[in-house]
Order: sequence, then C-alpha cells, then structure tokens
Amino acid sequence: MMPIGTLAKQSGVHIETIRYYERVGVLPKALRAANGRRIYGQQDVRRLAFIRHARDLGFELASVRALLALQETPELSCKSASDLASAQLLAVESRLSRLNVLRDELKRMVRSCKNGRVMDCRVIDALSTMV
Amino acid sequence: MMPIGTLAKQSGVHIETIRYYERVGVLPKALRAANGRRIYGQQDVRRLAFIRHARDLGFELASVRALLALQETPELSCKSASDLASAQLLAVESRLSRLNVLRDELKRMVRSCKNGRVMDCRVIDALSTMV
DNA sequence: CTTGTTCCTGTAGTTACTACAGGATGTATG
DNA sequence: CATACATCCTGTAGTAACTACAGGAACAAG
Repeated sequence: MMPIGTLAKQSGVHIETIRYYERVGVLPKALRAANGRRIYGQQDVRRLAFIRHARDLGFELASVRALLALQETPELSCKSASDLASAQLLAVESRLSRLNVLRDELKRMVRSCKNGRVMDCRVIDALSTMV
Repeated sequence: MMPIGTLAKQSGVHIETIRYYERVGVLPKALRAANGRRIYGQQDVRRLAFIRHARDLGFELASVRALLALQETPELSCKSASDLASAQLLAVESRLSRLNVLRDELKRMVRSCKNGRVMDCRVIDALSTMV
C-alpha cells in the first residue's frame, strides 16, 4: 500500500491527473486511510501505466475506458468483449500502418542526410495520401 | 482553387479547425478573394490531411509543426533536419512497438473468444510493463 | 515544538479543438 | 429581380483532458 505521491512516481502519471481520473470515473474511488489520504496498491500502478501508454498512443479517454472494461468487467459476455476488442483492433492496425509509412519516410530522410545529399522530405505526402 | 468548405470536406478537417490552425500559425495565412473569403489549393488539402493523421497518431501540435518544418523549410541545414527527423523517428518507433504489443493482445482475445473459451484479457499487463 | 514535505479540496489556467451568435455575401429559383 | 437558403466572416464561449496553484490539514525529522 502506498500514498498518491509514490503511485505517481511509479506509474509516470502526475498526482493531479490521478485525482482527475478518479473524479471523472476512469479510476475507481481510492481507498482512504483514517486521516483521509488516498492509498493505492500495485494494481493501480499497472492500471495507470496502461492508461498513460494508451493516451500517448492516441486513444481518447472513452477508448481507454472501453479497454479497461474489457479486462475488468468479468460479467461482460464473450460476444461483447470480442466486439469491443475487434473495434479497438481496427483502430490499432490503422495506426500501425500509418506509423509504418511515417517511419519509413523519416528513416529515408535520415539516411539521405547521412550520405550528405540534399534533403528531400516527403513526410506530408507519405501520410496525406492514406485513408 | 477552392473555398474553405471544400477544403474541409477533402481534408477531413473541420472548417473551424482550419481557421484555428491559421490563427495559431500551424497553417500560413490563407489567400483571400476580393470578397474577403479564404481560398485554398491542392497543397493545403495534403497538408491538412497530414496534420489530421499526425494528430490522430498522438503527436501534439508542436511535433506537427516540427514535422511540417522538416518539409517546408528548405533553408534548414541537413544536420538539423536529420536531428529533427531522428527525434521524431524515436517517438514513432516507440509507438510502433507498443501498438504491436497491444495488437497481439487484442488479437489473442478475439481468437480465444471465437473458440468459445472463457475470456481472459491482459491488455493492461501487455502495455503497463513497457518502457 | 518547529520546519519541511506530502496530502487534501477547490478553482483557475492551458491545449486543442468545437460550437454558436450575429452579420455579410453568394447561389439558385419563382 | 426578390427572396430563400447555403456558405462565409469574426468573435466569443464551451468542451476534453489535463496542469497548476491557493489555502489549509497532517505527518515525519531533528
């Protein structure tokens, strides 16, 4: 069991953001010590690290909620869990293919610069023609 | 040449967002017709589509500016262009590896659901243990 | 017992949009 | 040509997801 400051350090999420997540219901209400302070466990470190990554990968909080529900709602039927996972999977694969295109272009640029040749950057074209 | 509404439709970016981008300097001031209305070309369609993808992939506007500068600032030295591209490349590869982990886990879930087996989701663990 | 750190609630500011309000201009139709 | 309706303009206000105080209580070290 740890206080909010330790949780913040271990998860990489700011204290204020943790309290914000509790307020808007992304995290459940934290347990409180006798003095009123929030106390957390290892479970919360993992959950917050997950949220941090998901947000950084471009998922909005609504999708994060959906992904969390996938794991944390055992009463969810197999059908709806699978539907939910499939929908998120589509979004993930779309991001993957666009990131691959962008990576290739950035790599090409760095390589061409190493060779001392004049720069000729096409990052915009690389992504702009995608679906 | 097209008005802002057509640009919005072709790029997938809202009219208000286009004007916002101009205001904050992500887009240059648009040309104006005699009546004061903004006019755009095919170039702007590509640029906006690029911004839309980059934002959706989790880049903030500051990074988008950097990526745009890469392409649109010819006076940028090869060294600084390469540095900029390398930095963005790191961010892209980090996102790619995390998305791959997330995709594998989502795939595993959908597959296990198809087999009618009880669901056992580890999306949180998949991402939470990553750097 | 003081000093410094951590926590609390609550509110205000920031980023990146998004949605009007109120008014001018453009286009299509009777 | 008049009237309707869409599209544009500026400007301001609202929303999502934080982020940063302010003012005060509580704990821990010396």
